[in-house]
Amino acid sequence: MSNISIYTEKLRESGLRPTRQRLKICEVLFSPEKTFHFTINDLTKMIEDKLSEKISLATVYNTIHAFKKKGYLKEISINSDKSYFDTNVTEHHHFFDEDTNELIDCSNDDIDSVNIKKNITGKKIKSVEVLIKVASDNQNQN
Amino acid sequence: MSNISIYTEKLRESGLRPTRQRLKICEVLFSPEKTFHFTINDLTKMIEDKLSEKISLATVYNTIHAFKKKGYLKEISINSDKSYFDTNVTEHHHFFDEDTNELIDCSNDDIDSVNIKKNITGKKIKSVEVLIKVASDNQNQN
DNA sequence: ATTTACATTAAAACAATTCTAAACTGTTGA
DNA sequence: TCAACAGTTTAGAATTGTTTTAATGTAAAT
Repeated sequence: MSNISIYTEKLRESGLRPTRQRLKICEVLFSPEKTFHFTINDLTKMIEDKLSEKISLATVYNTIHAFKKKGYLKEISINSDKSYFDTNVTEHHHFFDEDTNELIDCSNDDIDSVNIKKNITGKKIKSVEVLIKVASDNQNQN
Repeated sequence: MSNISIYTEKLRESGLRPTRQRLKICEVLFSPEKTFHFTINDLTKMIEDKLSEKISLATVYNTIHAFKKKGYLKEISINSDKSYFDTNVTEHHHFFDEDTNELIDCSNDDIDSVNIKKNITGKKIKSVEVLIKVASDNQNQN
């Protein structure tokens, strides 16, 4: 399955050199049928497991930040010790399961579009994110 | 202005011993007319500046977590290197100014209530947070 | 007063992320 | 084709926010 030339082109268009490492990351991130959520750690493991190739953590961080900047990834607003990213860059929202620390997509059918009536002078809305935290019923009885 | 007895009572009711440190923290957090957002660092500075009293970071962390657990504070979901807290525990949302890293309350008049049609089996919705990221118009031209 | 359980503390430990400086590699253009 | 340059990768160190630890202190119960 050679999406490699596609990724090469995409990277070049973006002003990023198509290095071996970046192509591997593209493959892991953008080949799957379904979009998914990941942390830097997840991604590093995926690369090293599935592609049996070592990659420096710093490279993963650099690349992910570059991809985010280019709009190929979204970072999800959740306060956690780690950052969560999403390969689904369309406007959509999330459930966060506090029991399992799992993110679940909230399709646009599941939520009415958010209507904001206020705007802040001189500022433009960059994104609107809804995070719905859920937990099992008999939880948090502190 | 002695809210001290009030805080003492509130703490005791919550099963928390009204220590000198906790009373100071209550004073800084709950005396102001207006609610506000803060990080642990902000809070520590406020205590040491305004009350000229040293306090251990660990105590601040412990107390803030205890207060959050009791529902006296909310933690705001934002992906940042630090955690942001809010003394306003009513249901409301936020603007986040990416230029200044500042949180701004979004009053309920400014946003329609979010209507979620999906629910996750066996899970209960604990919170719904909307984060509207804004930045100055001529920004992010990568 | 004494005891006990809970709190505070400074410092160490920890985990995610960023930085550094040296080695490496695409790309450009002679 | 190849030299040279700019961008990239790397391991490891540094940094930062947060948590843990173990000793000391203190509120409350007896």
